[in-house]
Amino acid sequence: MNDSEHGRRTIRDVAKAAGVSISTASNALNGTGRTNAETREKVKRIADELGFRPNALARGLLTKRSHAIGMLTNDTYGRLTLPMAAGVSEILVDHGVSLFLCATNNDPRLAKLHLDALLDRQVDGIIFTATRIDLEPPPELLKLRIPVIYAFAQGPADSVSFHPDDAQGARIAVQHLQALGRSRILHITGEQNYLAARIRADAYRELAGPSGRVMFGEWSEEWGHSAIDEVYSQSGPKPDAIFCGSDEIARGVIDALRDRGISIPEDVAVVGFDNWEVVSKQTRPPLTTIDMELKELGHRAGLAILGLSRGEKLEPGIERLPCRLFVRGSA
Amino acid sequence: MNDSEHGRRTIRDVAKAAGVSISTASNALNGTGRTNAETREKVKRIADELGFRPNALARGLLTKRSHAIGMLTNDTYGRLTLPMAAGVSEILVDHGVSLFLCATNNDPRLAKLHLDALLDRQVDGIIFTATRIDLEPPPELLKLRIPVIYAFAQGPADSVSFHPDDAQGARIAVQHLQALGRSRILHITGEQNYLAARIRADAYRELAGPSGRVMFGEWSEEWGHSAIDEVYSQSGPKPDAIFCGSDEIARGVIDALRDRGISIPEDVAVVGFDNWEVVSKQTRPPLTTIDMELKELGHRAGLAILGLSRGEKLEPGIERLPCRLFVRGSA
DNA sequence: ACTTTTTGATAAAACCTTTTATCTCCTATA
DNA sequence: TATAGGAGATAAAAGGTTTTATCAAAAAGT
Repeated sequence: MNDSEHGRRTIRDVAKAAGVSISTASNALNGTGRTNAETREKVKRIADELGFRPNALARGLLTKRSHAIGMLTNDTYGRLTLPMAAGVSEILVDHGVSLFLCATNNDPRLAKLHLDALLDRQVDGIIFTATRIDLEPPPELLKLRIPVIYAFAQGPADSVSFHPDDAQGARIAVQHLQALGRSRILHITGEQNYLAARIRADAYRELAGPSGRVMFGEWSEEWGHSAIDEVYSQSGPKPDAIFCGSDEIARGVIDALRDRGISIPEDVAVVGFDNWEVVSKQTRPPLTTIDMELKELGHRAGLAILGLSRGEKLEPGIERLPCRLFVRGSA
Repeated sequence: MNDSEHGRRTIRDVAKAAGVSISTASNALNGTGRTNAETREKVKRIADELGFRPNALARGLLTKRSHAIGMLTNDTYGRLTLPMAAGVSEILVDHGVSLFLCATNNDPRLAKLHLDALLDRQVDGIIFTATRIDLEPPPELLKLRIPVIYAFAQGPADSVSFHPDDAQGARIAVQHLQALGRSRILHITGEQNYLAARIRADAYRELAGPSGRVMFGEWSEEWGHSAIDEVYSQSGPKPDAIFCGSDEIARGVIDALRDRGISIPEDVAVVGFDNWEVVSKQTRPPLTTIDMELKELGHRAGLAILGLSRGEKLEPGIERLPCRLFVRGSA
């Protein structure tokens, strides 16, 4: 009689076993409509015994809410993306929402493919993340009927974006060095065509004043090395502190300084950026650095997309989340 | 008349616009049933013009195939997981299948939560990945009615698992060193309670013979450092090559050797493991290392889960995928 | 000319829920 | 006592698609 073991239990099975109609079962389980407390408990108990779980596809089809959101990212090996994704997921799972991960490899064709698939699945919203805050999102993203959040990326004017507060991050780095009594602070950072690099450099300049010097280069350890070579092969005053644009650069800087017999932090204090622990904890001395709190950024993005998908209105614009200073040995 | 702009186009809209029934439209679009070539083209053209895309929820509800699979992983910041996920995704997207990413943080409660959500969404299969090949999967995973693939993790006896071939990886590392004429090869690796570490160590011992020596420790740069300190503070013959269990260890080893004025690869050749480019490319000299081809492993896992979800049978057991040697400067 | 096939199209059922509108029965009110 | 109102339950519709069974018309066979 029971159409038992060949598939999942449906609400039919629950209703039949409880001796009520399907609608009553549904109402009892969801607390909607009017139901007698007694039958409600009974239905719930039986559903539990049967291990009933509602089919999300059917539910989504009817309610127009799939309780799934898509995350579109342009990188694959991302040390930036993954912490954010973890943060997003952490928030979503508590609200019964699942996450589709779509890596586009910076390929527009792939981006379109993924985006179409997400729309076909009726996702309630999309989070777009990137490896740099000034990367253009795929154009299709701009005219969707579902909400979109930009995390570590910049959307159009009326959209909601979350960025780390690069300027504030740079400021607390420089202020920390100044509080240590350093006055000849150098800034060695990555490529100038990265907006984040320019923002940080500007913030640095404001605090460092006329004695400040910014060296743009690459986001690599090697650049840290050769930057130091450059500085120390020239004549003129030497820095007593260096603020680096990334932990990798900082590591190159520290290695190069040590090669020259310069002791850290006594002779030169060094501050990094990223708090990428696999680097920052392994340098000698361990790196004092700025953490962008990417997981928290993911949390915020997750909460935002949840809100939007429920129809709430959000202030458009770029919200900048504060960075945090991690003091270790290098400064 | 057209219920135009407030929602997506449905197959109804297509049928109406083409002047045919819903069933005909469906048959025409899917190439099922019997349809006149002419009407078929017409329907397709109109569907295209209208930008019709079928609702995946409705389709999945009926066909019992959601064209989505779930990836359950125990880590968050995974440099192991993410390349695999990228590989999986790359395969799936070409088959119109999407990927749910679920990070469990090693929390059983979270694992259960995610797993239930995946089942509610009627995923066609699940890929379980972990940060180490000998991690126990959550017990709920063992008795599902849907197919499960274990990637970089080990399932029960009758399941399908994919691992990197650690033994072969260790062999090509040692053989490469031996081909360079090195005979006193040392193996510095990570924690002994990792199965992968033991497998590699065993393979190493077979080739290195009685002169071989294995030093277990931690998976950190620091351990590479202190291992070298230990070796060189003892008397006795010194190695002319070192095979390291990870790139991070190798980096610590190289730094420590350089501190002692030992030149690489002339005096001591060093081979790493992982080919984690952010480390291997940045050491000086750049690291010769073993790549586990994690993306390829993801490809294989993706293909496997696709096959299983279509009802194909797969040989159970652990399939070991070959590693590859990347020769750079250190050996 | 009549039956049998074949072709092309369609109505309707099914998938599993939620929700709206109805319906019955009971209690309270005038 | 008649009526209004409320509580509790349910039938039925809806959501968008695929698929099975049915049907009509045209083509082929005798």
